[in-house]
Amino acid sequence: MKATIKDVAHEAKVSVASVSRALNGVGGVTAATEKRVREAAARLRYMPHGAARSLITRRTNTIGALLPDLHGEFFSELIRGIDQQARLHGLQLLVSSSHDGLDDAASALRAMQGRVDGIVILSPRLDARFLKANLPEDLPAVLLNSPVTGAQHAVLNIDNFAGTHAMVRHLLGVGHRRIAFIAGPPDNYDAQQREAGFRGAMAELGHDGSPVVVAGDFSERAGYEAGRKLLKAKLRPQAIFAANDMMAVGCLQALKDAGLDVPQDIALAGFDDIPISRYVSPALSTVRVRIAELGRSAMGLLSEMIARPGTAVGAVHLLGCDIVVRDSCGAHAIGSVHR
Amino acid sequence: MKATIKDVAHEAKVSVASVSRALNGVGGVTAATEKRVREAAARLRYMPHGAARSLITRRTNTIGALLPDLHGEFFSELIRGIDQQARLHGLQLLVSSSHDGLDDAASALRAMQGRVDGIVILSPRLDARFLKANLPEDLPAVLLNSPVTGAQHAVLNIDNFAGTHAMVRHLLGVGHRRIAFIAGPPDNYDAQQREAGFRGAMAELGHDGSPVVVAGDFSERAGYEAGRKLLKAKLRPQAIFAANDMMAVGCLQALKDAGLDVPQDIALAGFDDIPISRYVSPALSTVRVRIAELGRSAMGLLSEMIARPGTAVGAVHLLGCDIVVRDSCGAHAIGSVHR
DNA sequence: ACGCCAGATGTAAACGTTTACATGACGGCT
DNA sequence: AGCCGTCATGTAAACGTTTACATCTGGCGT
Repeated sequence: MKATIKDVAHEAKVSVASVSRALNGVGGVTAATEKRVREAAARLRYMPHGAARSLITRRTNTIGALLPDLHGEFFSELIRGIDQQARLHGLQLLVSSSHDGLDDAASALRAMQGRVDGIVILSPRLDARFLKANLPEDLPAVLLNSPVTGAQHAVLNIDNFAGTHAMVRHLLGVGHRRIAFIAGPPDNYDAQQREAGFRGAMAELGHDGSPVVVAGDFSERAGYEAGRKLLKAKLRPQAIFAANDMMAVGCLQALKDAGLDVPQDIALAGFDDIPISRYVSPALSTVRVRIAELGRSAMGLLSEMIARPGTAVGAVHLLGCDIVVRDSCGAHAIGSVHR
Repeated sequence: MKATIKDVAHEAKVSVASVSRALNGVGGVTAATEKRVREAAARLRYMPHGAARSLITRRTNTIGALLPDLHGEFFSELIRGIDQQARLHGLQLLVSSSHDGLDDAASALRAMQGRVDGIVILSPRLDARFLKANLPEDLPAVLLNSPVTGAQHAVLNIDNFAGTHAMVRHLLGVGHRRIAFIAGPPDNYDAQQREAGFRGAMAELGHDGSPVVVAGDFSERAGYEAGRKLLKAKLRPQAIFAANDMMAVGCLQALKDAGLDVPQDIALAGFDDIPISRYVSPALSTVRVRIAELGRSAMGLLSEMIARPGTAVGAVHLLGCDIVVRDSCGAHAIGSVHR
């Protein structure tokens, strides 16, 4: 059996109250007794029972993270950012990932009840109705990349518009005119924004009123297929902008398989800046999303909400992103070398 | 204020005991009252308080994961595997990553006290003494890639010996004789095993009694430096085997920068099979470690220990790994093409 | 008609903490 | 000398559940 505070009290010959005071350093206790208590606790290997403590203090020092079935770098970077910031505030992290359906998410949410002080939700598929039904309204929550908007929760999104605009501007600046776009899954909020951003930028900056857009789903395979499809067009695009890096990588393979040289024959760009982008050849130009930063910011917002409940944070916050120019977009053919 | 079980009891006009029974489906309650209770609970948006529940049931349905400051794919795959299996058992996951020092780890461990039913620890630096001091002995624990061995906890390791042996055998089989090794950080258990495995395999299978081994630290940069160093030797190795993929990638760059062709002039192999390995050119031959599988197995072991406390699981379990042959080791120069 | 049994329901204790409040001791001030 | 304030310490209530046990109800067998 594990030692409880009572055992320590008995061992140190004081009351449980004094043990609590001594161990929590709240004062109101003699240096001598504090020492006695600490020694007794050490001797018994006493560790306070977290659940019991949170029950009475109504603080768990834990925040929850509700994530969809994510693979790879995005997931780990996000967790990393959240966890870093959480650690800074002395908070732990209760993760629930890989939930696909709404039921999954709902039950994960209930299971977190009473175990977390706040929650970070990344779920492009959850709508306002679901949240209203399953999220206790007094639980601080930060929504990531979510279309939901309401004063209820804070929302933190990637600035997809700024990113696509910057990349389109760059591609045009390098001299490409006919730019094609490979879109992401239609039900994904980021994908929607990136496509809209691309169309907007082309309408605004380009001379092409209705640019070519082919469908995709963020997968490498979809990128490959899209690449083949684009090559079959009568008027081959001068540049291809994929809605994420994975598709750009797939597309790159398609272009190579067709015997084309990138960026000589055709330019290519992606979005996300996953690590792989740096290692394909030619290295992929892309829009950098600082994912860990996204996690950190979310966590920062959340701890703010926890510290000062009732503060309105309903605004939608945007996390900027910048473009990183490597070899695949042809900029270096005319300029400096940059690795 | 959040609704408690008392509120539901009042709303449904029954006692708290009946509410508990109705909601937990343990029987001993009329269908009619169960319905009344469920409706009352739904009306009040009642969700049971996790901490209160675990306090009395002595079950948290949560397992902890204590991880070092890990980047990238390894981290996310591991969590993924653990979480998948945990979900299968209806368990949640309390993550504490990015802790560097021993103090960090110790305080993370205390914070988990009373919040988890078991724990998975990946920490090549923690020794038996630390564990004895900071881990409650009746808390089921699974150690990953740990040199610690004891009946106290289960240990699950990657079979680094089998992996290095297989790769050395393969390289020799392709015809390479002078094989050099880039080692990992000396204080890392996996690194130690891989180096020992390499030396053992060379002594056993090769004709070279004392093969060249240069130092490294698992980083891309260290791989680059090691590559340069190896090229300066009077007798250039025919193949280089890096203790992990990241160093292999760095080394590849060094070889390219020196104007060498891989695998024509020199062969290269890594260890881990991180996603990047497939995307560099030439694609990297490597030893595949099924990381998600590692997480799943650990979690499986753990839930076994939780379900049947007292069962001895002190044995060291090994997770096998197989080699994946791509272009960088020169096998394809003499055989079929394989992507 | 009586008692009994099964099953539904309620009462209250227990889990391990924190903390408001009561108690008691001691020292300094007038 | 008496009083009061300060401060260490103890007692007990509270947090929100689950569950052993007591109580009550109704139906059934004799």
